[in-house]
Amino acid sequence: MAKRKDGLERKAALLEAATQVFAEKGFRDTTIADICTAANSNTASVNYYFGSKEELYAAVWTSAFRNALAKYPPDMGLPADAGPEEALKSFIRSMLNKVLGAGELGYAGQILLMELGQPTEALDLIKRDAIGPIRKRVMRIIRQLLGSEATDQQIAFCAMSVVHQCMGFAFKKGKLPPELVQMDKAELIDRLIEHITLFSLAGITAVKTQIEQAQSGDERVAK
Amino acid sequence: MAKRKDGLERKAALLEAATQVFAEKGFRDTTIADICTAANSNTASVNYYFGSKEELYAAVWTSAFRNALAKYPPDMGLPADAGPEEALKSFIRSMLNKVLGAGELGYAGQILLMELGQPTEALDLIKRDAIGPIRKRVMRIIRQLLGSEATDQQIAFCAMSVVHQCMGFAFKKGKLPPELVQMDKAELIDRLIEHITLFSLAGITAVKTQIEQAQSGDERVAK
Amino acid sequence: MAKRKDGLERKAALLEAATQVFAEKGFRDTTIADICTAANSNTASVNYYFGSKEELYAAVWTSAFRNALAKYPPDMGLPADAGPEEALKSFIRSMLNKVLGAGELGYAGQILLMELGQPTEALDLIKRDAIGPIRKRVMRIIRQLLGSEATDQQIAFCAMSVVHQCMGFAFKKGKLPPELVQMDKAELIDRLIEHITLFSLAGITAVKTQIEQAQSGDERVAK
Amino acid sequence: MAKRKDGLERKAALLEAATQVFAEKGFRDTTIADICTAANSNTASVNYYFGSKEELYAAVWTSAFRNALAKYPPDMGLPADAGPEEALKSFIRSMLNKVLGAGELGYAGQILLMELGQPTEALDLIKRDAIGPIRKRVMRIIRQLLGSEATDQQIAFCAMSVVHQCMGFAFKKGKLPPELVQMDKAELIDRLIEHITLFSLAGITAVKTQIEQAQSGDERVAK
DNA sequence: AATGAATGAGCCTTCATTCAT
DNA sequence: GATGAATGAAGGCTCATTCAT
Repeated sequence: MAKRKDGLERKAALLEAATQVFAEKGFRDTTIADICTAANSNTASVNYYFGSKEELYAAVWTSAFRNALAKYPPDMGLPADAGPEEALKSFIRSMLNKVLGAGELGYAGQILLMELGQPTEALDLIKRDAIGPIRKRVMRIIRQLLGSEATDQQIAFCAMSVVHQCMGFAFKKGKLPPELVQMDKAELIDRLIEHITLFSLAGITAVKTQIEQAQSGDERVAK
Repeated sequence: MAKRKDGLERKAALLEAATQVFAEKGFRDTTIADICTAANSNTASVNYYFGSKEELYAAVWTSAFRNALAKYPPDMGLPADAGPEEALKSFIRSMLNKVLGAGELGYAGQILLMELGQPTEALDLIKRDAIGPIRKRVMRIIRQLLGSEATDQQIAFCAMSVVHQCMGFAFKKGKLPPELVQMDKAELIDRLIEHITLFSLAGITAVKTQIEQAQSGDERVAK
Repeated sequence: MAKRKDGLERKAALLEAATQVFAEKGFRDTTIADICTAANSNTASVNYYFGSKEELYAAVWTSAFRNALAKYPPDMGLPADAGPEEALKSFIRSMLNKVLGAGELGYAGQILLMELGQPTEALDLIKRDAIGPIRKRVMRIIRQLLGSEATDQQIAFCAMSVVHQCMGFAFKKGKLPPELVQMDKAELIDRLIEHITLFSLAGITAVKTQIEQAQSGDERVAK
Repeated sequence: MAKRKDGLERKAALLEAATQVFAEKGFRDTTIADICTAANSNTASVNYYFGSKEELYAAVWTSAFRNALAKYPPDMGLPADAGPEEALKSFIRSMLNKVLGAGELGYAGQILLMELGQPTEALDLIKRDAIGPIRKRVMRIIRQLLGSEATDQQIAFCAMSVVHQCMGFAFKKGKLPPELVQMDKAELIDRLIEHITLFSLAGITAVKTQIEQAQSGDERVAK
């Protein structure tokens, strides 16, 4: 369409098209021709702008993740003095929006999921950088909730319980179970936030109780 | 029972080799040559015995899932008169073993995960058939735990919380977080069963409490 | 044409076609399609039989050189008790035939010449192996002719004079100067053998004389 | 004489860069991007200034040869009354310098050699024009040395012996045989001039003697 | 029945060239 | 006049599949 702009427009169009196509078909099943057709460009343009199919993929991933993070930060709308319960809810809100969120950002979830199944060597670094801070945040929140007596393993288990509940929704839209398909997506996300927060806080509390019981048991034994 | 290398034995060898290679590299990155080499067979054998690469993939998936189901049925070691709490624990044990379990059956988890990311059209039917009964079972268990007042959506949400906690572990070994990598896998599974059961029962109870409160609130309003 | 033989026939046909086309157009300007068309084969066959274009090139080179060496060994028709003059003539005959010789073997010369201009990395070893023995032989013959007082450098210079006289003829047929184009090739080769032998023996003798004079001068000085 | 970077200067820079790169990598392996990068120019400049890659190549060849001819003319430093022996030595000096000479002019030899291996149709004319005078000169010198009884073919053979001895050295530096690599290039050229002159004069004399003997034999037969 | 030989379709990439500015 | 942007054409290579035996 637009021609001779300054090269950035074409590049952006390719990136957007690639994000969609990669999310739909995955890395291997996507051909450069697919992307270029979708972007109304020619088959040489991907290599011209990005160097190679792999580098385009890396660019897509980086961009998708950064966009998602910018739009749905883990402390989304969280007051500074909020307690860990509120922080957890914010975290869950952020994750669910990343995974199920509207528009192009929703692709991040799909791409992430695909990467889990068929990791692309070149992206390990990117993922580590992107996932690291998120992981740290949830660990810290849960540590606050569990108390100082919790072991790293117990924290890790709880973190997984929370994260997996959210990540598991990184499905294609059409694949939701029959009870949920007919819901509006925004409403679905809101309800899921409430559910997962309730469910998880209860779970974490149960783990905390177990820790305390074990400890008081130990103390009694120690006497 | 004849022990000569007849057609069926070849076919089985191909199926086994394909299961491994597909689980390692995914559908696209696996070549027929890879599989045939691993099975000490010739390049034409896949098409000869299975018709095509895709049909072989379907066969692998079916077989892997059926094997996993046979080895780790959802009511694994469950007494007939057990309560829903016991049933839930059995269900969790079954899922975790499918996903993280030892030997060839562990492949089911990897393949399943890959399928989530890049669903193969032809396999939708197989998965629906395989997943249907499992889904029904967990729904029934949770309905028992939540009580008759729970809506389908509430049950579905809780089911997801449980299932996703298990499915999320369908990672490659090397990708586990640092807190867990050094654990023996059998021990890891055992601990996870305990954790997820504890966590989920607490969560489900919280949901049940909420339902009851809402209901008593309604009643009060009705007065 | 011939199909389903045993794979070797096709391979040989490709090798022959490749020898011609590479000799005509050089490595870079030759496309796999060119070769396959010339061999009545399909574009995938080169990779099927040889692995890559480069490996085919290496095979062509090896084969061409081995054939030339087998057909025109450096001691072609040389009696055991022949003197170094006869040996030199045999050597020259062998080189000229390799470079200008009839049939497919003549390609060796062209390919060699092209390699001189645009060396292909992968072939260095092959060339070293092939050229080494030839070089040793001519050095030995010339050492005999020059006498024991000759330095390595003097021998190397004379060897170059002989070899370059022969190698220089590695032209395309149509490129011979007007005085020689109309000659029958076999006769041309015969005459060139006589000429280069006469010319070179005289040159070598002159170098020898120079060495002797220098030496006697040295002796006189020493007195 | 204006010093601003106008069109001609750009063009000259491209020509110089192209001469180097073509000499290093040959026509096919050189990309227009290579040349433009080396000349600090843009990718369109080659086509803009020279029309096409091929035309640039022709320009490079013409320029390189003309430069070499200007710097090392065949009668380099030759007194007007010099005999044919001196003339031959000058000719050899000129050729060796063209082929092995220092600086950019040495490229002529490499390019020439590459052209021998992979002649470019479009350049045939240029080469014929450039080579014609040189060829005439060496033929005339040798005719003087051989005497009036020599046939054109005998002269052509001797000319080839001389020219090929020089042209054969058109190798890359790193490819010289072990006896010569350690020498300083200027010294190597000087020694080669002496060697080839000595060697060739002796060879030519031998041919002359043969002619005279054959003639006296003929005369005797005629009696 | 079973297999090695052979192939056609398609993919990623390169690059000389053209175009709009 | 001069240049960065953009592209069409083609090349090497892979691989699932077919074919002759």
